Parts: sequence; C-alpha cells; structure tokens
Amino acid sequence: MPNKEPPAAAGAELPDAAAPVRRMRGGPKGLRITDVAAQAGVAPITVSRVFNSPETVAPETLERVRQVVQKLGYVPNRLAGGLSSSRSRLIAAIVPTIAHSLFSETIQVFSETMSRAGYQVLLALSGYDDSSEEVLLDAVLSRRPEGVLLTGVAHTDSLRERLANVGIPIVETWDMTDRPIDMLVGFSHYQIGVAVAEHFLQRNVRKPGLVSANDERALARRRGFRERLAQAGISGIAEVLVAPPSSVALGKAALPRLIEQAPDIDAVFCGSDLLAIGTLNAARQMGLSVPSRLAICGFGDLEFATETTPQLTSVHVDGTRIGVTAARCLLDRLSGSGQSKVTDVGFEVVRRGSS
Amino acid sequence: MPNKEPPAAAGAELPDAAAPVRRMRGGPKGLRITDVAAQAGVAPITVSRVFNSPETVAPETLERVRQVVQKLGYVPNRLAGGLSSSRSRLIAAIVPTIAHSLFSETIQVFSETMSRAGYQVLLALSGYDDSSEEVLLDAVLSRRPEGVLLTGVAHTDSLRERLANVGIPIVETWDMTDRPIDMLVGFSHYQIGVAVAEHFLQRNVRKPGLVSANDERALARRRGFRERLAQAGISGIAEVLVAPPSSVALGKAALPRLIEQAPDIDAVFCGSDLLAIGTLNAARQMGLSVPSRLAICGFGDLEFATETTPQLTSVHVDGTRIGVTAARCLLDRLSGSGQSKVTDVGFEVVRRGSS
DNA sequence: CTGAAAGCGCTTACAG
DNA sequence: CTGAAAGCGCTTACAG
Repeated sequence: MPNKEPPAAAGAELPDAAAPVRRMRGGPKGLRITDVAAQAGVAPITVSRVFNSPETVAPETLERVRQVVQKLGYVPNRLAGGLSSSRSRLIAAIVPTIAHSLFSETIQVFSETMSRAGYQVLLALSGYDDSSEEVLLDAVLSRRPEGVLLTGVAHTDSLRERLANVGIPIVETWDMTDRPIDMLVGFSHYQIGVAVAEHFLQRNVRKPGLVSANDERALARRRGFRERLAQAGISGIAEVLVAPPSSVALGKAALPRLIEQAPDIDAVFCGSDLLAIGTLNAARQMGLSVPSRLAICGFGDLEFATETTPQLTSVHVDGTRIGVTAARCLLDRLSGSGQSKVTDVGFEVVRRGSS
Repeated sequence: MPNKEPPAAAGAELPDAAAPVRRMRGGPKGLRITDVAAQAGVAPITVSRVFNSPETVAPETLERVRQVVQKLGYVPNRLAGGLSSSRSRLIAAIVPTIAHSLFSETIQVFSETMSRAGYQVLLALSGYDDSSEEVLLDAVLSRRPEGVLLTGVAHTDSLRERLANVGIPIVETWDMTDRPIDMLVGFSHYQIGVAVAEHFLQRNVRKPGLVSANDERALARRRGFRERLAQAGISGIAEVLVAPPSSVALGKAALPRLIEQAPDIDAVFCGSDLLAIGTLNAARQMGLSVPSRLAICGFGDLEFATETTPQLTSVHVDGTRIGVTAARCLLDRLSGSGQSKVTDVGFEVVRRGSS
C-alpha cells in the first residue's frame, strides 16, 4: 500500500442533491502536494516552491514544509509537474545497443552529467534496424523530453525533419555530417577508414582485406579505407560483411572466408575490436603470425583490445569525452546560452604492437 | 516551431466581462488530442480510444482518426496520459554502471523485452556509492514507474522499506538473498566464491590470493572463497582490494602488491574479468607463466575474457537470461498474473585453458 | 514572501 | 460504439 490515509475529509460531507457527482477515480493513490500543504499549514503552491524555487520561500516556512515532506515521505509527481510546467526534466538517449558496446561509456558519463543537472535519461534502444525507428521516435516524443542524444546521425529524412521540428536541442554523436540536425559531437568514420589505409600503406601492406559489420558507420569506414587504397593503386579488396551487432565469433568465422577470396592477404581492417579479436584468434588457429604475416586493425574504445592483445592495432575513440561534451552541449542550450555547434573529437590509431 | 496552427478559435470570442480571466500559459505548445478530435469530427475520448483500446472503436472511425493523426503528426502526451490513468508505462532500471559492465547486456535485453510490451526504461545509474541512493530513489519514484529493476539487492533497510511500500513490482537481480523485497533473479556470489575455491583446491593450489573490488557483491564472493579455503586448512590469504569500478589497470597494479605479500602465490581469484586480464598482463611482464606458475580466475560474462585469453579461467553468468527473466517477472505481475518468486539462474566455472 | 484560481492534456466513470 | 463532465497532481500567472 503506497499510503495509509485517504485524503482528509473536512467533516461529514453529506451528498448534496444539487452538487455534481464527484467521480472517484481509483481511490487514494499516494500522497499529494495538498496533503503536505495541509499538514504544514501552507498553500500547495508554497510546497511546490519548496521543491522548485526554495530561495523564494521564507527560511522558517521552508524548514517546516521540509520536515512534513520528510515525515510523510512525500515524493512529488513529475508526471503532473511536467505536464503543468512543460518541463519534463527528461532527456532521451537513442542508442543502437548498449550491450558490449562502444556506446555504453558515452551513455554512462552522459547520464551522470545530466542527472547532476537535474535531468533523467530515458533509454531508447533502436537496434540496427531502421524499420521501427518511427515507432521508437513516437515512444520517445510521447514523453516530451527536453533534449535528445542520438548515437549516430539520423538516417532518414523523415526522422531528421521530425526531430528538427520538435524544437528541442538535439545532439548527434559518434559520427560526422555536413548537415547535422542541430548539434554534433563526433568524428568522421570515413576519415578513420582513410587513416587505417594510410597506416597499412606505411607498413607496406600489399594485399589488405576488410571485415566489417554492414551498419552505416562501419560502411563509411569501409568507404574511406577503399578509396584511400584505390588512390594508392590497390583495389579488388577482399572483404566479408557481417550483420551487426558484431562479435568475436563473427570475426573468427570471417577470416577463413577472407582467405578463400585472397590467400595472400597480409592485413585486415576489422570494423570493431570484437571482430578484430575474433580474427586474431582465427589467425592463431590457422598458424598465421600476427602482425608479421597478417596485420590486424580494430576499432573501438575498449581498453581490452589493445591491453590484452598487443599484436593488435586499433582505432581509439574517446567515448567518455563524447558523452561529457554532448551533455554540456544540451545543458548549455537548455539554460538558454549555447549555440548550435559541431565538435570533432577526433580519433587515434593506436599501435601497441608496432615494435 | 513544433506546430503551425494555434488551437482553432470557435468564431470571434469577445471577452465577456462576467467570465473569469483565461490565463495564457505559454501559448500553443503542440498538438493536443482535441486538435485531432476536431479535425476528425469526433470527441477527444474517441481519439484516446484509438490509441489505447482501438478494438472498441468502429473501423471507419478508427481509420478516419488515424489518418488525421498521421496527417497532423500528432504524438500523444504521456505525461498527461500517465497522470490521468496512473499508468506511466515507465519501468526504472537502477544500475551501478553500464560502462564496460556486466550489467549492460542485462539492461539491453531487459529494455528490449519491456519496450516490446509497451513500456519504456528510465535509466538510473547509482554508482557504487550508497550515499546518494535516497536522492536517486526520489528521482526515480517521482516518475511514478510501474516497476523497478535493481541490479543487486537493495542494501539499506530504509531503501528496502521505501521500495516495498510503493506497492509496485520490484525485481532484484545479479544477487541472491533470503529476504528479497519482492522478486529476484540472480545467483549467489557467496557460492561463486566457494566454487572458485573448490576449483583451485582440485588443481592443488597451495597459496591462493585474491584481487577484488570492495563492492558488496565482490565481497560476498570473497567471503565464500575464504571460508571454503579455510575449511581446507588454507588461511592467511594474500589479497588486494580495489575501489570499484574495477579495470584492467587496477588488476595490473594489484599483482605486484599481492606478490609482495606472498611471493610464493600460485593462484589468484580476481573479482572481475577486467581485473583478471590486468593481472594476466602483469604476470606476463613478470615472467610468470599462466596458468602453470600462476592460475588466474576471473568473473563476468564477457566473451572477451576467455576468447582472448585461453590461459584464464572465469566464472560465467548469463546476463541475457537475467534480463529476459526479470522482464518477464515484471510483465507477469503487471498483467495481474505472476507471483512473487525467486529464480536462481546459477553460474558456471569455465576453464578454457584447463588442458 | 504567500495564496486563490485556472489550466496543463489526457483518461475515468458514467450515460446513452 | 460514442460522448460530456470531472478529475489526475501539479505549476503558471497574477494579485496582494
């Protein structure tokens, strides 16, 4: 039972024939602001102020109300508060997935930062399937969030337009684009592909291959990779595309298929650290020494990958910085300062096993 | 601009001296159910039914309303809906952290399952610090969630009592207890400690050590580990406790300190796979072969750990199953069936490098 | 510094 | 199958 007492009845209220019927709507459901107000001997609006603008309340009143709140265990109803004030204090975070994910660190620090500022995070997992995106957006917008964090740029025009039209601050992250909906904190996946290609070229790779998930961002990395290699006269790159989410197992299975296509392959760019680790394991089993016979480059921000497997090169991205920066962008805009802006956080090709 | 048209005015409404002042509350803020109703030529309640009980609406009416909804781009306001119906359709997930975490997979599938059932997940990150727990709970309860997922059993009595008193279904996960608040899906950390001790004993370990975070669950594993070893006459176990969240770096730093305490140590139980990987790296650097000279056992559900490092033993827990089972428990209770119950999902000591 | 009235956008509980 | 009225628990916009 959430509460022990029904609303206090003011004496014996006999039904008045002329009065409209007072509908009962499910009985007593919990403490309301009026319960606190009555106990503290103030008006409901004063209780409201104790929570929302305590500096406008006389110290004695403040103390008295707070004691009643404490004693009763009153917790304000933000559904009501949000409806009334048009301030939901909710921020939606739309993420493909948080399991084993590059994004979990971003969401972690984003959530911490937002909650310190008095907002809560509604988690919306979009998966890698665009088909249900409209439904997801409906669900998200029905909560009337005051801001939205997107991992990745919004794909469809319809989605972009709807988000733009809500009129709340939007941050896109983990990607780069010429026409962000509003704000953006990320980096260019295409440029990562270019950087990895250049890294391979510097190491005199002759026959590079690719293992990648076929989600949009991974495909952008692939494009950069292929185009830079093409400039260097290398084309006809062997590749295996897998359905996201990528995993160690998928990487493991990919290498044999890659080698079938190109037996003399000498380097692989993997779309994620998970794929890279799987590929590495497969290489070990096939007796290919890494990196001398086969160089492997992953992508991610997991300390695991390079800590555990010094043979691996990886492209590292600062997920924490993305989360914090994205939160600050939103908070700036919510507090009225803050402009639309684009932040490129860059990336880094890490070669622990480069010796 | 969220919307283009102000609410339709019914002709020229001249201010009536006798009528009460109609306060403007910030102007037009978006489409309301009445806008849709007006366009479709029905009452607002009918539009409401189209969303909430379409089977009670005549097919033609349904179609007409839906077309107007589509055309206008109307999205219902669930703050209002939730307030009115006392059904927030929100489930709170209280988690210490999702970054690099064992919990992220649980939250992932939990969220997927709940959203398929029409609920959304409010993410509340509690950290490993109990001090702000009351504040966090206030924030959570202010959203009037219909259910709560907790990772770990609630610690303080005050918290347990408050959660129990809300009267909504609660699932505790990732742990075991004799007196759950309501429902529980988990396993015994103490028994894991016992199992790892037995595993070590079977391998004739003489001088085991421990590297653990000092959070409540890790300490329960430690207790099981120490008590089982004590039964076998092994005590005075060298140990290093680190502050959560654990990491590869902390594991790396821990081994030298452990060896300082006990130079002849021959096995280490690490509180997490991250610590285990760090310990493994340190062992490599110190020239200790694993597992022959030093056996290492971790804990987690990350396929990384054992896929990457076959030298490692690890205790595996099915985070996915926990998430799905927890979601089902809540959904059963929300639909009126479902009893309070405890599910032990167990665990498994995985020895890939056991040959 | 405090309060009475009205309204936020829905749904309940009836009634037809 | 559909609707008019009242209410959900807050906050806004005034007024004092």
